[in-house]
Amino acid sequence: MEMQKTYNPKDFEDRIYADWEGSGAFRAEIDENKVPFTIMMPPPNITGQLHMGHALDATMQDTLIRFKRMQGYSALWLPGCDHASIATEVKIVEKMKEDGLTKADLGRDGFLKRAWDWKEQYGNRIMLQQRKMGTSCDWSRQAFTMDEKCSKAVREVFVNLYNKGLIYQGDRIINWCPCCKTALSDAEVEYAEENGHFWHLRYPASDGSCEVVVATTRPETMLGDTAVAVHPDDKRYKDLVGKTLILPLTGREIPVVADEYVDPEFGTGCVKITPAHDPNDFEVGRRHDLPVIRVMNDDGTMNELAGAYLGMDRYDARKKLVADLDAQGYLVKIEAHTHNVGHCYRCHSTVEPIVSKQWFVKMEPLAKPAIQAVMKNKVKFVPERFSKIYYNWMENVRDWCISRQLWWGHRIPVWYCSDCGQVICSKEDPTECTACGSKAIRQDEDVLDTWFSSALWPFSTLGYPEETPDYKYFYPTDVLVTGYDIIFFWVSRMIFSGIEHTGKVPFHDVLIHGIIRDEQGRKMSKSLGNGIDPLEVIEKYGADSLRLSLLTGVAPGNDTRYSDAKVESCRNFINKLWNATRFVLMNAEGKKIPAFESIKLAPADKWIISKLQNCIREVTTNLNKYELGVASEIATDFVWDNFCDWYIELCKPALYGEDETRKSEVLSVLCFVLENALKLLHPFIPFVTEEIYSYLPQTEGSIMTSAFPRYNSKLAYKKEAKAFEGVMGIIKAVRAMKKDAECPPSKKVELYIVTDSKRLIQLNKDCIAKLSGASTIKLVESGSEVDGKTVSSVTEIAQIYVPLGELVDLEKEKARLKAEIERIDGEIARAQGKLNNPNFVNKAPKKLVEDEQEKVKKYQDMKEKCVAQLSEL
RNA sequence: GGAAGUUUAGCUCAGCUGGGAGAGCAUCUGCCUUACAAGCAGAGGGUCAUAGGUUCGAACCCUAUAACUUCCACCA
Repeated sequence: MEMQKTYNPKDFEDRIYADWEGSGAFRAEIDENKVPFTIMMPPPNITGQLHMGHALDATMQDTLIRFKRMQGYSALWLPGCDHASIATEVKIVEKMKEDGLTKADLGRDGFLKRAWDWKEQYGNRIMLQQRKMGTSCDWSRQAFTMDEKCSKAVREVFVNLYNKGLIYQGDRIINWCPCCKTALSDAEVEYAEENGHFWHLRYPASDGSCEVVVATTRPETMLGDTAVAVHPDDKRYKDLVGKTLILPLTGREIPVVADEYVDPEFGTGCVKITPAHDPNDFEVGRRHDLPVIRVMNDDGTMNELAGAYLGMDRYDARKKLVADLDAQGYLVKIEAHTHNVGHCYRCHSTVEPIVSKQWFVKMEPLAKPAIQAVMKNKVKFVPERFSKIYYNWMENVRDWCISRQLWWGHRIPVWYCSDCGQVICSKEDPTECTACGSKAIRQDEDVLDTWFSSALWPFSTLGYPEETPDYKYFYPTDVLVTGYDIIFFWVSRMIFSGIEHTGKVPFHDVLIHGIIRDEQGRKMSKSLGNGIDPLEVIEKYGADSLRLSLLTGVAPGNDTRYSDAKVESCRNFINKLWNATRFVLMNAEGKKIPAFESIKLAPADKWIISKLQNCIREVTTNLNKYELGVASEIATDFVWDNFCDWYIELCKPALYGEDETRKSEVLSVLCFVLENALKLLHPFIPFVTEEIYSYLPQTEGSIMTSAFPRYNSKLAYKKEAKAFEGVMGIIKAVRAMKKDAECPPSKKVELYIVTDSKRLIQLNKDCIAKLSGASTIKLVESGSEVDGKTVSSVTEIAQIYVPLGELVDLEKEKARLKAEIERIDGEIARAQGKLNNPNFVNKAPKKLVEDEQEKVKKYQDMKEKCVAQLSEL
């Protein structure tokens, strides 16, 4: 089959993916003769479509899993989606609004039906997008956080935690989103600086003896004040403690209490205490046994305890209330004040800290072993610095609010008996009260935080709590690949959940990557409209180019910028690879190619094979270290620089020559190196390497299931490669000389070479001539044997003279030689300087000292030759 | 208020456990050399943020400083 002149990914990417999938090669088999290697795909939310972050995530994981699969591991990459409780529900409600519908109109069942339809539609879309990226995941094991398997694990875990007393229900201050009308966990609140106000209010003493001034950023909450607190050591207010104040507008009497929480330096040193609407006040209230008066409804309007403000929105109430306070003389002043305000991470409304009855996970007993696991290296963060961020969070974590007042999600497996009040927490749906046998039981209305189920992902997807073959073979998983933005939400919760429920850490390594920014370094976001759709990039450049561009030159954990230029240069590389293959195939056509193992190798062959071995070793070690960017760079550099720009050119004299044996040997090496290079590149650019692989005469089957190249020390040829670089040095020198003399590259010149490496030059005469544009090469004993005006140059292994007649400019020649001598002098001075330092000679490694000594010798030799050449002029 | 990161060529970034500063893009010069102009050859360009320190030797380790970015935190 004829290859097209240029690389055109559209011709084959879809076909190849279909072939892979059809072949069943993505499926991981339980094979006791193999070592398992497992990656759990961070399940994308079913809310939307793939963005660049997913593309990066997928590329990194796919690269690793393909590498391991080729190395002979039983490689499982398990895909799936997350139901994304609140995020999805918000989207569905928005969509319903367009149709003029509300949740209440549909009822719980009707709403859930819509949600499942949504899941079907968007879940499928995501899977199509992942296929476009080339993801080699095991679709047969695909999971969904709300499927039967995962739901069963959720039940199991909830009930176990409940029975251990690690899940409890209670009235606590939680973050309430009045828009989504649900509680949120601490992690789900995003704080942003806002310009607000400080309202200073006057609260008179009941006995009329005095008054205090308190300040607040949320004046409407004063309706729920149940005390004013001062610091116990604050002399100013010593007499006030124990007295009561009249709460303005309400006339309610509230006590003055003394509490350490108050900072006497801040403001007036008096704090209004609103236990129902502030976490600190709640704690103060508990210490002093204060009543909790909640004045706000779930939707952010004021309730009946707000008196005259009943039914008003919180901000309208605020305005009216401030006006009223002012009118009655209670408002002292208003100060400008910037402060941190919490917002819902899904709908961005301002959250209200509010007292509410919710379910919580007790974190302290879970956090401790999770911290230990990282400290003892059972889980390693890559890069390591992220473990600090993890510790910082884990050590200060508060109890986790897991109930959500939503419908889309895992319903809390708790039932209440209407007759006896019994609370039943059960893995199976109960039909009657376990205490009184009454049939009048009803399930808790709430669902669980979406991260409650995600936290179980590494094992729920494998069948936990059943000891399934999958679970036994593939768990614990090996590496988790994800962005630093969800370390708290997800990574830490998986770690403590894994330890608690399976007794094992869920993965050994956590490979953290950064986010993809736009060309100007801004975060990609919907509001800025600067997001880039991976599918559009794939459409334009192909999936391989996108993949390579996302990996190359990126260090783990660092953010990276997307740019078309980068993708384009990766596309260019692939085109280069494509054409190199075309070159090899054109020359190989119709020829018998001997097995690589059976042929005699020329110096250039040994050089490229040596470079290949080096490349194999470097790519492998860097992939094992998760240095994907370094690994891809090494592989692409090898192909472009060593293989294409040098070796292929070096092969041309033989390929265009008469010696059929040599011709077939060269082809054998070309095919061998190309095949290995393709395999090294396959994890990064799977499509094109698969396509090209199929064209190679000596290959069969899929490259995906072929063996990853292994370093072979017998093929390292270190000495030979080093020697051959002397030949390359001559070629480079001649090219530079011609350029310098403004001799057109196409003009053939005569080379006269003085060298000790006569045999090496003889062996590579044709190559030198071809690559440097020479007609003849003559070995001479000295430059004086060369007639006419010449340009000359000194390399590490030779002195070169090129008679260029009229093109030779003597003055320029002299200047060039002088400059060269100056450069060499610099080198000698540098090396000699080191060697003159006794501390260096005594303390530095021997090898290093020897190297420097050798360099001095080499440069002195070169200098002598330059000086001689200069005097010849 | 705590913590982390970044600072290297005009731009975007690599530089792994300290041992002669790299790539891509851009720029300049010359080439359509029959695999590739999505290319080839040659070249220029850096006080590795600043100031100290450790070391025979520092882009790399330590201490300060500056600028930018991000995360966390209960200041009413």
